[in-house]
Amino acid sequence: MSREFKRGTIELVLLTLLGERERYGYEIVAAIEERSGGRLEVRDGTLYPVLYRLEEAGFVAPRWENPERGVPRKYYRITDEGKEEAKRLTAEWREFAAALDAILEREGKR
Amino acid sequence: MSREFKRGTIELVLLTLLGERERYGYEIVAAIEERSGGRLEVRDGTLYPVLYRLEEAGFVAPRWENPERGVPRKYYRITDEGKEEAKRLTAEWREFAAALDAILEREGKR
DNA sequence: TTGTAGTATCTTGTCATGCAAGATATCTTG
DNA sequence: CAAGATATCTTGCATGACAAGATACTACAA
Repeated sequence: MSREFKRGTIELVLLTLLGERERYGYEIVAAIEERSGGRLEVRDGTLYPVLYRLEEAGFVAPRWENPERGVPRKYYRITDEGKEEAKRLTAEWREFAAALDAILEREGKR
Repeated sequence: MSREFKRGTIELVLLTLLGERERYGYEIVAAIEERSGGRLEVRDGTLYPVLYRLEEAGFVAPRWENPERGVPRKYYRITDEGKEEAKRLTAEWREFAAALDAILEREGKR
């Protein structure tokens, strides 16, 4: 899978997944792979910086959880601004995909 | 339109357009904008380097045309390898879009 | 009790690529 | 002749995904 296609879509994916419920980083990596049927992979080294960007932009908010047993987890929840952004990005993505399809279209019709 | 979405798709667009018929750079810029309904824009400063990459990879081949009147144009035609690559990239794109849709899906159902 | 594997977060450096900005040259039109 | 359109090309920059590795704790087996 060409890695370049992913550009800019990871934020959209994260906001979508966090829009459903609170999640922590390691969990998100697995969720992406599972939900995409293994077609989409995001490394954790990629994920965390994206989460920091989203946090800095005010789209998500973190919360540490220190369980009695197990490694501490940093849970992220989406903010209201994050929900707005998710909507905006989703619309933008769909428009882009439609625009690209309009170009590939004739190829598909052959 | 988030510029990042375009990443990696320009080669696919070029190979698709050149797969239809021979075209020159300046013409391609206009074709992309027209075919996408103005939703997709590619600058010529972006286009030419992509064409060189495709040429170097053997996916397209250039031909200069010096008309009696008018600025010289460099026409590109697609090669057999280019057609293969176009098919490959198209399939990859569709798979990627499907994978992303699988993640956005629930959002869309709401 | 040691070592190995799993869970979980984080950082650094690198690479690819789209873009802005500008250069160049020719043709057309007023 | 000037201005704008046509057409190609180059340089430098910013962004972001990734590889690779560091850290640290837990769990389990030998």
